[in-house]
Amino acid sequence: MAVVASCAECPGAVRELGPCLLAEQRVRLSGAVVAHTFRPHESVFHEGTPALAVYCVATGSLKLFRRLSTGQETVTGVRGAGDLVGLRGVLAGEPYARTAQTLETSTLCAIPAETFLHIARENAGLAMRLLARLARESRDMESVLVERGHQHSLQRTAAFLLRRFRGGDGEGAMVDGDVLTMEREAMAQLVGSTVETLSRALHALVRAGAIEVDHRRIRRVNDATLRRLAGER
Amino acid sequence: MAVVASCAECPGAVRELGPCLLAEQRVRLSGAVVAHTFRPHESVFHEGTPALAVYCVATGSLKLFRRLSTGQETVTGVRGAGDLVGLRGVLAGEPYARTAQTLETSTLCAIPAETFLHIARENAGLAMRLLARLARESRDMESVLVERGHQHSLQRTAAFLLRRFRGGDGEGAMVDGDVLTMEREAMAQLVGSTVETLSRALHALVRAGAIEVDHRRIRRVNDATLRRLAGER
DNA sequence: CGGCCCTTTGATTTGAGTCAATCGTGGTGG
DNA sequence: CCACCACGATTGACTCAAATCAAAGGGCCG
Repeated sequence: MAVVASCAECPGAVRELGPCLLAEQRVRLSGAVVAHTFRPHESVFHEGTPALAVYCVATGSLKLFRRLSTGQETVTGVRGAGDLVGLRGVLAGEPYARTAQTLETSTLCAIPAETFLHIARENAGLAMRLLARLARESRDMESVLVERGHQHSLQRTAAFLLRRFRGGDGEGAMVDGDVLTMEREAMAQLVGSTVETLSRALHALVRAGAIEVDHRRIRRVNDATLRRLAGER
Repeated sequence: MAVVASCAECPGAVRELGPCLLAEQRVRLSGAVVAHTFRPHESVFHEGTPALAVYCVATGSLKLFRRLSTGQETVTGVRGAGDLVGLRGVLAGEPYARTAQTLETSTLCAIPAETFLHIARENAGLAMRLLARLARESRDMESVLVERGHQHSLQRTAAFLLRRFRGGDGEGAMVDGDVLTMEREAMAQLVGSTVETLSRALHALVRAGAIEVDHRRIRRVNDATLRRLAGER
């Protein structure tokens, strides 16, 4: 993991903010940003605490979740290198609604809320870009949560695997060619299920010939079958 | 229902766009906007169709939902007078993700996507305001959908009633003092359940002494009990 | 080699959806 | 004005997916 010298070199800043920033803003941003490396399963911020900063993911990945009164966690999003985290809280001017926790060792840059809002206000291009991004994130999250409510665990598991195998980029891939390696616990949370149910779903997918499972390594065998079981046609 | 002569008098435009608009923009908006009155249960737009306009609700209310492959509808939001509808689709530059359907007779003004985006781009204050609104809507929707996944129908029903009785404003209230009048079908959709299950939940709430039910009129009797059963403490 | 943790498998429970039948109301037409 | 009809609401019986509870396998590390 390389140390990020300035925002000019950070893949995250480049992807989201970079193309829109004026030279002067770029300098200001670099000056205000604080980089920090988190170990796996460390929290970046907790739901309910004031949204003081937007975080820009330089390397690694995190999950965003809510902890319910019953104690269980509901994952509502995953972010990887180049993504912004904590955006909603800062823009809404309200406390974070979710907790952000690293899935692996990750480096993030904290952009103070003040700085972030200032730059966005001065820069129409950036503001429009953020609007588009927020709109897209919102719709994606909605899709996932609606699916959870109405599709069976087998379908959801298949759909999850497809998403992972396809989108090799961001979102903390953990995909190597046709093999996905992942703890059952983490995977169950992302699918929105339990470890036991997930295990049975994977078994069913193996029986159907869609994948092969060897401990925590899952190999993609037959995409067409996977798609069919995921409900795509 | 009064005919809306111009955006200057429209409660919707005033609430969301008004405070930010320059005089020149206000004129331009009034010129581009098309008002139309929809009857109950009419669709304003369908999921999957290109997002050509943002709609501003002048009077009435609508529900936003997705239709699943199985044919059932999942309501993910409700909008009332003063709200904007179709914002996400236009901002994301993608087709609408949901279908918008009136719950009652409603008047909406269609703002062409072009016009809307132009005005937002020229007006930093408006853009920031939209960012805040989108962030808040996104978080609210997330709350509802997460609740649906992890709370029992009784809790959800109680929480729904509380929300309705409290927020007497927007969202197509249908609340008169302590009495809420609503068809079971519509209510079940908003709670994210079925008519039968909802009926049983209401019955349970009656037994608990939280409410009284007389046909489709529901009277609030004991808020504390309602809150307790909703999971608030 | 032994212990521990992750995973799998099995048995049981349960919440809610579905199907089906009844009830009550409100509206309509005779 | 009353009887009847139709539709929404309620209640009951049944089914089912998935959570939960419980126990047994299998690697991996000390």
